[in-house]
Amino acid sequence: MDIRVVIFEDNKLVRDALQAILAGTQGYHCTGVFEDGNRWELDIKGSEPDVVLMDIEMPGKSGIEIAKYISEKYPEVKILIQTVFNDSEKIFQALCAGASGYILKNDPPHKYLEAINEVYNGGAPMSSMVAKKMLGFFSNKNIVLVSPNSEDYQLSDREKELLKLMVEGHNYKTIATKTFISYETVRTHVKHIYKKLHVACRSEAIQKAIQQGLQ
Amino acid sequence: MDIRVVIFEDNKLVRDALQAILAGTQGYHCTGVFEDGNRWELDIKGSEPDVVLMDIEMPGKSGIEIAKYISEKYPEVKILIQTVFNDSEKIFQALCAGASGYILKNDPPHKYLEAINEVYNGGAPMSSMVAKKMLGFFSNKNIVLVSPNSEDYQLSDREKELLKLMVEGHNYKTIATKTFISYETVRTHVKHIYKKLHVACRSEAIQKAIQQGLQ
DNA sequence: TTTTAAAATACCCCAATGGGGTATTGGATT
DNA sequence: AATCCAATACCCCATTGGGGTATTTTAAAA
Repeated sequence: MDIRVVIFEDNKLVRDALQAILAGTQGYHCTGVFEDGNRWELDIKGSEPDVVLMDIEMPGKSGIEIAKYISEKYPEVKILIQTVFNDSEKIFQALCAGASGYILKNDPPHKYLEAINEVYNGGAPMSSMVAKKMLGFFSNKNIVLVSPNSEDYQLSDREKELLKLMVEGHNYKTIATKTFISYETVRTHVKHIYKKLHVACRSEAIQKAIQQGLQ
Repeated sequence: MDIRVVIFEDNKLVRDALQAILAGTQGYHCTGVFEDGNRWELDIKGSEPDVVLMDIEMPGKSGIEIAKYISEKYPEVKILIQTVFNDSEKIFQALCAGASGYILKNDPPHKYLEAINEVYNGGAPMSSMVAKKMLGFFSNKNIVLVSPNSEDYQLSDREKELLKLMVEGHNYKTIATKTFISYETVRTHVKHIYKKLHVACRSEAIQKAIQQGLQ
């Protein structure tokens, strides 16, 4: 059975080259080629890939985002991210995108095929340069990870609105002015927000809001 | 020129085996074998390694700690961490320890030699299993916070003491009682702490203190 | 050695914040 | 009809944070 491969790649030359390689190799079957991820859900549904070859530098939605969406909605689909990895910051984001493997853009075709085969069989191919960059990014850094428990704090719309204003740095008085309610009402809402978020002060609430993406 | 290799490994059998392999292979020279990291600084100074082969499961100080110390004090020394990686939590710590590569304990000898050679030449060997575990640790975690900086906030001893009491949950009054100084003096110190830490409230200061390990 | 800088101590004022209440009103659910 | 909840609003008071000023001691620099 052939490995069904889908390509997301904005550069037409690279796209065509990859498609040609897959077409010319036994065991691989390219079921879709897309130049951006704007219709990713339709694209995935229509092409039913085993492996997605994802470029992370694309116009519009970045490949990292698309990879995240795909791995959340279709966890059985393996994602192989290809990148130039010159930006050290992107490494970290890419790591969190839920990809199964990473490959360098200037790796030779046979490396691509190997990597596709490896992720398909449950492996985690990672070219040596990627591993090196990754280690460099983490070395001696004392990083603190915050994984979002994705709790539902059941904030009302009004509470979310006020929390957003707090995140933006406004104090009670200006929030009151902006929302056309009294200072005391703002305080009442904030108290409720704190209780629901299980926090005891402004900055904790703000951090939780940002981490959970409650903005 | 031979690659100077130093071994940290608590298991005598493994230790001797590794030493024997290195002794029997051209291009490698084992300049030190140690069963724990208690005298790591002396050990490193005396053996002048190019590459350190570090076991992370050791009695006393863990290999992760030792790796951190070595990579901070002797950044030119490459560190190759060997592990069984059954504990998913350790992956992250190991990542931050500043190692140049990771190898599995049940990898065959020739893999060890390859990996040593690779780190010596600036590479980042990482066995496929390690890469897989690593990716699994990060995948779909939506990790947000990366606060390294390890800045030196230049807190005085007294300020560190008061910050610790704040971390422990005491308020100004009890801190004043505990330290035999006045309430107002506690407040003065706290103000200074906030300025030095670049924070605006208690909980931010506490978080920063914990993250930076200022306790 | 004098000067300067800092750390540690202490107090002032006042605004902002947090926690505890109570209360009314208007929808939504039961 | 009764009940619950969100949104509104006010009360009191303790705690916290930011802005000062000031003295003493100790350490470093000129």
